[in-house]
Amino acid sequence: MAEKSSILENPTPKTATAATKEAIAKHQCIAIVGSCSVEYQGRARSTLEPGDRIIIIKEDGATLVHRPSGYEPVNWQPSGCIVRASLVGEALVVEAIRRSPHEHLRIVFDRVYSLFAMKMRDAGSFGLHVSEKEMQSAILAEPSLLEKGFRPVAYEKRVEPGFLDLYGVDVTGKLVVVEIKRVRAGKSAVLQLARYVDDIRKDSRREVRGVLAAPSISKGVETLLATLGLEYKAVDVKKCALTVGTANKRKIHDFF
Amino acid sequence: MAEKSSILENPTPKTATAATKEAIAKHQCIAIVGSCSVEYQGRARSTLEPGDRIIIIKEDGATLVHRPSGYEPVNWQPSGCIVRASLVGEALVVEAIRRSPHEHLRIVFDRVYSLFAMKMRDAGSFGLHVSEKEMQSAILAEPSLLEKGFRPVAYEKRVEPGFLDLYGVDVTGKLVVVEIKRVRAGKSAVLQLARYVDDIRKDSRREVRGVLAAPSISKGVETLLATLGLEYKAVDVKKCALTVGTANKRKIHDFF
DNA sequence: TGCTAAATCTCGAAC
DNA sequence: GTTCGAGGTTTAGCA
Repeated sequence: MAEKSSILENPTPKTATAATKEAIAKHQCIAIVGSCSVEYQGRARSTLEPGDRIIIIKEDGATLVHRPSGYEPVNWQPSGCIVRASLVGEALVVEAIRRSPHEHLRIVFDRVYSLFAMKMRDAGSFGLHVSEKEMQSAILAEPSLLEKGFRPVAYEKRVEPGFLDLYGVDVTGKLVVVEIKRVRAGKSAVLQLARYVDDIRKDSRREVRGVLAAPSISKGVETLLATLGLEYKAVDVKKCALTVGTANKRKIHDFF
Repeated sequence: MAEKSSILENPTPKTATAATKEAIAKHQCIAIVGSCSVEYQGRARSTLEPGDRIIIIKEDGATLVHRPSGYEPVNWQPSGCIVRASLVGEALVVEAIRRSPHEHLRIVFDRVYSLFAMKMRDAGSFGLHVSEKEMQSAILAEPSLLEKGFRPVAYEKRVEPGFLDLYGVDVTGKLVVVEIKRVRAGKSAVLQLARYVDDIRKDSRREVRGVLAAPSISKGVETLLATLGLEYKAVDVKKCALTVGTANKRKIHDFF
C-alpha cells in the first residue's frame, strides 16, 4: 500500500548525487541532512558558510534549507523552480533556479548524513476554522471583545424568527441583541438581526440595541444598518480564538 | 568528528515514540516522514486530514509540518515551545505547546516511514548582501534605475577626496556625480558627495548635479541636501539585485 | 512587553 | 501577466 521509500545513511557524494537525480526525475520528495554551504542570488544575494542543515526538495520544486533552530528556512526557493543535482568534484551540489524573477540557489554538500526520497501521497484536506460557536463562547467568556461593559444574559435564545446568537445588557442598562458572523457580514445578516430586534422590542419596554458582530462588513451594509437603526461592532476573530484557547487551558494543562 | 545520527526505517509506533522522546530529551534535531493528521488550536484553529508529510522538530522546539508541495509549512509551532512525544493507542503523537499566546499543535502518526535524529552543528555565518559594487553595476547596466535618460560616463573615477562611485550625464546634458549607498544614507554620505561635487565643479564649466542614490535617507538629511544644493534619488535595492542577476544570466544559462 | 516596519515575505484572488 | 490584500504571517529594531 505504502509507496516505496529509499533511505541512504552516510552515502558517498557519488551515491547521494545519483539518488538525488533519480528522485528529482521521479518528482519525489527529498529530505537531505548534511553539512553544506549555500549561495543565493536573485531578489537579494546571500552566502551561508558550512554547517549541518536539513534540506527539503518537494515534488513541485520548492526547496528549503533549514538550520538547526528557528521557524524560517535560512535559504529557499519557491514552488515551480527547476532543481538539478550534480557531482562537482567530490561534492553533491543541488541547484534550484527560477525565472521571473531570476533567482539562483546553490547548495554544496561537504557531507551527507542521510538522504530520504519518496513519492508522497497527501490528499488530506486542510481546514482553518474559527466557528461562530467559538466566537460566541469567546464573547461569553470575555464580553469586552464585543463592547466595554457588556454583560451577557443569554445565548441561543429562542425568539420568533429562530435563535438569536447572543443577548445581554450594555453599560447603560439597554438590552443588546447580538448577531455574530465569523466572516464578513452581508445584507442577510443585517436583515436577520433586524427581525430579532423587532421581536425583542415587542416584548420589552426597555430600549433595545441591535449589534452586528463580525470581523468586517460588506460595502453598503453600513448604510443599511444606519437605516434600520442597528450597529456594527468589529470583532477580532484571532482574539476570539485566543480567548477560546485560554478557556480550554485547564483541559490542555491536564495533559501534563 | 561527525556527531552520531540515528536513522529508523519504518519503525513501529513504539520504537518511533521512544526514539523521538530520546531525541527531544537530547535536544537533537528530528526529521520524521510519515502519514499523519494534524490539529492546531491557538491564534486560530485548524485540522488536517491524514496524508504523507515531513515533520521537522528543531533543537529549540520549532516544529514544522510540510506537505509534499509548496513553500510554507501547513502547520507549525515557533521556537521556544515545549515538544512532547507519546504513544497513544498504537500511534506516535507529537505535541508542541506554546504559552503566550497559548497554542497547541498535535500531530498523530498513523504511519512512520522514516525517523532521523541528530545533534546538528551549525556555526556557519549567514550574510545577506547587496553590495555597493552590485548596485553600481546594476545602475551601469540599467541607468534608468537612477533616473530616466541618465547616461553613465565613468565609475570609480579618481577625484581629489577619493573615488566617486558613479559619474555621468543627465538628459539635459548636465554632469551628474552619484554617491551610492546600499543602506539608508546619513549625513556623512551627503558630506562625501558634497566634496566630490565641489572637486568636479572646479574642473568643469558645465553645470554639475550631485545625486545621493540610496534606498532611503535619514531624517534631517533631506534639509542638509537642500542646503548644499544636492539631490536624493531613491534606488530600489531589490531591482538592483535583479538587474545584476539578469546580467549574469548567460553565465548561469551556460550551466545547462 | 508592545508597537512598527520590512521580508528573497508567500499565497490566492481579482482585474 | 500584474496588483492587491491577507496571513496562525515571521522577524528585527525600538520605545
